[in-house]
Amino acid sequence: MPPSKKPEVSRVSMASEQSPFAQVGSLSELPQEAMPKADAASPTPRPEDEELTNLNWLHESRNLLTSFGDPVLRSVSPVLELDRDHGGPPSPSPPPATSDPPYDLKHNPNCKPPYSFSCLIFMAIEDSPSKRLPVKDIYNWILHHFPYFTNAPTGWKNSVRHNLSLNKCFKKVDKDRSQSVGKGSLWCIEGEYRHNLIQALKKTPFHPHAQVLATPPVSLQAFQSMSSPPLWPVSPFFRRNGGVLLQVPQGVIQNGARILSQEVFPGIRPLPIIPIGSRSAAVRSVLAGCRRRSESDPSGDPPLGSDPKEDHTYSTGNGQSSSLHSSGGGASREAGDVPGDGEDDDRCRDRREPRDAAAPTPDAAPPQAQQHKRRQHWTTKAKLRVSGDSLPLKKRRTQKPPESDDEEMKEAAGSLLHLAGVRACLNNITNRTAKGQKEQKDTLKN
DNA sequence: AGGTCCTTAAACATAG
DNA sequence: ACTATGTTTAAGGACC
Repeated sequence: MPPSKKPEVSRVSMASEQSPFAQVGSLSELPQEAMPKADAASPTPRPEDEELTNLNWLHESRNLLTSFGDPVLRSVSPVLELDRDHGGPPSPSPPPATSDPPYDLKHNPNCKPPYSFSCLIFMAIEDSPSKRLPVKDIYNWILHHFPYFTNAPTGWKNSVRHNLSLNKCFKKVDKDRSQSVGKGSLWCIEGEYRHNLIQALKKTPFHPHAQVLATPPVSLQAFQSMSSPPLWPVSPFFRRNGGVLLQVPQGVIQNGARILSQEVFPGIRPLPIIPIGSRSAAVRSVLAGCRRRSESDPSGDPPLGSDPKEDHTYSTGNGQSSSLHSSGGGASREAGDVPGDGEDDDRCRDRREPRDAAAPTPDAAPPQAQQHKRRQHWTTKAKLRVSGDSLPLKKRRTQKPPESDDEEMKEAAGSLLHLAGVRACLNNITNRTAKGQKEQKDTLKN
């Protein structure tokens, strides 16, 4: 494809001067161990690992959401559709964007968010009760929580879409028929990569709760006493579903919804606690089931990350980590983690190509002239992919069989995983507390 | 210096 | 026809 002519001027120093996201909170900073590989090649995570993961996630989600629940933020949020619908506070037009740091969400809500788009999208999706959002609602969430974007050039929406499309962490799920009003699909977090996103958030230097993250509360009480994150009852999707995911076995998801709305967040009723081991087993079982299904069921999404080498994200590794990553010899890095780079392409293929198009013909792609090594690589791979299919991309996508209950179940499993994590964490906290009390008693006795 | 990550812009296709 | 959504390519800056 001929390079699109672009006004050189429009791009000059763009990233450095306009981008609110320049390399802050980069997913590339993710430690290698933070990359879960839910494939056959990696051993089943030990309960302790899971525990740690869950703990992190719990704090993380809570903290990150908490940071956006700031009333100051709310009060300056633009008047959104959601607010209008629900009598949300009418908002004054936000002050003009100020030049950045110190990053202070609380006192300068209009400052540039230090989060990457990946993180923003992640937070938006995670903040929704059903853990999936249409693009429009992602926009809304971002606008709602980061007034900066109300005055930002509209390009950010493009970036959001670009991220959704390109980033492995995000998965498109078709709306079921009852919900298929309006365009587009719902976007959710690819379970395997949620961890990465959490880590990325954690790495954000300006994270308002960095201290909290550094010193997580040691007790359930302390944990629960933390300030309250915003729920998002105004989400149209949430409203549609009455706050509960529909189309899935009621007990499972309704319990899940209960956990989300009452357990992680304030005023939450505790759930029955189950041993971590059994939970892990259950989670693994669910995971395995999903994986099995997605591998064996040709109507389902192609398996994601079934090959460790393909199990990469838009942003799961920087130079260092990628070298750690490369266990498979010299070629491993060449399938880099950059957007559009080889592995990302693999991921694109994973996500977008139907199984019948899974055999792109390498020869079909003529080698590109070497301008940029990386771009050349990417372009070549992209051509491989495209050439392997006879259908236009969109057609290939839409040729997918209609979303089945299987897909719903997969999603439910994803929610379950998340919730299981929450539960395990609480379980752990409670156990620790109980254990500590018992030990204290014993000590006193002696 | 080169590689990588991320953002931004733009072109294009498709769906509603 | 128009707009929103989704995909892809390209380029530049920051960072390591």
